[in-house]
Amino acid sequence: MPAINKQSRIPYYFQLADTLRQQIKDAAARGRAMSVPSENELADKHQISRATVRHALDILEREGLIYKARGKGTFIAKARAKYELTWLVPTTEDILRRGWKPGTQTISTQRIAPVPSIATALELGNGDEVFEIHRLRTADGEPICLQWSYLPAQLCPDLLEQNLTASLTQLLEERYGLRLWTARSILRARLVQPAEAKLLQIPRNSPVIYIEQNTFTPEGHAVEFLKSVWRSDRYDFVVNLSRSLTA
Amino acid sequence: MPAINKQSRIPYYFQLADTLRQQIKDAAARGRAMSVPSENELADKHQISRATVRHALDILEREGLIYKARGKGTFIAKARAKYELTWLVPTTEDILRRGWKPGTQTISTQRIAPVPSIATALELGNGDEVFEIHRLRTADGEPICLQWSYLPAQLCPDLLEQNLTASLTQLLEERYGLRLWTARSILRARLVQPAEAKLLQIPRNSPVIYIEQNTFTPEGHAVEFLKSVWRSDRYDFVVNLSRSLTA
DNA sequence: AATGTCTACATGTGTAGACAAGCAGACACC
DNA sequence: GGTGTCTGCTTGTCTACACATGTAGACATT
Repeated sequence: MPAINKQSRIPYYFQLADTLRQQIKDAAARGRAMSVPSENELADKHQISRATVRHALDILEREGLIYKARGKGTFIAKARAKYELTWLVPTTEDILRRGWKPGTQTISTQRIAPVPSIATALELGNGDEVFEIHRLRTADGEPICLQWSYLPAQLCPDLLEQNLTASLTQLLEERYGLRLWTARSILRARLVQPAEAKLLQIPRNSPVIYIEQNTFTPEGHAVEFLKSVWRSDRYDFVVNLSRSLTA
Repeated sequence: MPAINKQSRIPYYFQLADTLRQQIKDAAARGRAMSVPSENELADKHQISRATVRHALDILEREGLIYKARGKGTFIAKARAKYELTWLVPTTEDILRRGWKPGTQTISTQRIAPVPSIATALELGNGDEVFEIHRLRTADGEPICLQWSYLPAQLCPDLLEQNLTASLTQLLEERYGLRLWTARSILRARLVQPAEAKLLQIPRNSPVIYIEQNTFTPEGHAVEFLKSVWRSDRYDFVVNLSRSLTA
């Protein structure tokens, strides 16, 4: 069974990466040890060039699934949380991955002139307005976090007429062509405020995680400014880190 | 002035990436707009093949410095905190990058039998012992965080006889050949404990960030388990996120 | 027993060239 | 004016090959 379909318009390197990814996943599920064939073996086996094989392996290495050792070969990294990477993950999807049922309750929406700090964060000029969307996110019915999203009104007209209880990320991409590509988050601990405590259904003076996040398109334009307050008794933040590849 | 030194044993693609990185940084500092020449131009100019140019540009793209548009060209991403990436950064280095003077105060060290959770995290068997290193880290003389490091005694004999006020990461790499390659952190907010508050010089009941971090070698072996408690009034956590490349 | 050398094989780096596919501007045509 | 089409640029994918460099084992030498 040739894993590479040469008729497909999907690039060979992508097909190969996908095939190997699946094999690694399956092997891990069965508890079997599986090694990665050498680059030449893979090239011979699938009748593609070694450069193409290396392209596929590059991708898997970046994902942390494999590692290479010069002179020795390519090996499967020990099974970790490899499939939960440090990528930009929409809240809805993140809750789903943790095996919970996501829910959303819209608390308020309005079109306003932004305060200076938010105008700066969104690179807006005088007179530009923003939508503020204040929502409560739940997992299995239990409150998880409060979010305040700020989006330039110009970029997404009619946003407030849309269904805001579904994934905002998906809505922005599909209706407005806004691809959320990179983000920069600042994170700190603080005490919950009384009004927040009530909505989150936690005691007063509970510690919470407070996050401010700027999100950008591939071209580097600011799309969203997001403030959020997270319960810390129910929700841990997991970060996977790696050494710089260029160091 | 040819940017590529063909006599050097440093790979061309690495030299080119470094040159471009510097040019982008300089241009940003001067507030100038600078575009990236086409791949063929770069290949001609430096007398190297297009494949090598692409290798260099790949690296810069992964770092978020540039982005490519098929049919149009390669462009510089808007200036962000591009140089503070989401990599695994040792505490000492992180404090330096923020422009502070790092300091370390060793509170206690001991060789102990680990509690089960730590033994599991470090993949230890019965009878294996660990070093516990409890330190207070400071920036510009002010307490920043408390750390408890746990390391398998087998991997780094004589560790407690070394100078522990310098960078532990550097010590592990240079003396014991242990390369800290990937890490998985779990992060939550909690209230500071009285003893911790005293050491950190913050009020009782202050919220703090609590982190547990597992660190691994490239082969996926556990090297270090680190618990830490961070002041949240002085230290923000910054995370840069990006979309998966394969999505 | 320790050391050096050779060999086979692995990944790392680099070349030259080919064709595909997306974009934008010029241009002719209706 | 509006619409296609052509052309020349860009990046994307892929091949076939060459040589460098690191690893490990077999083997001979000391």
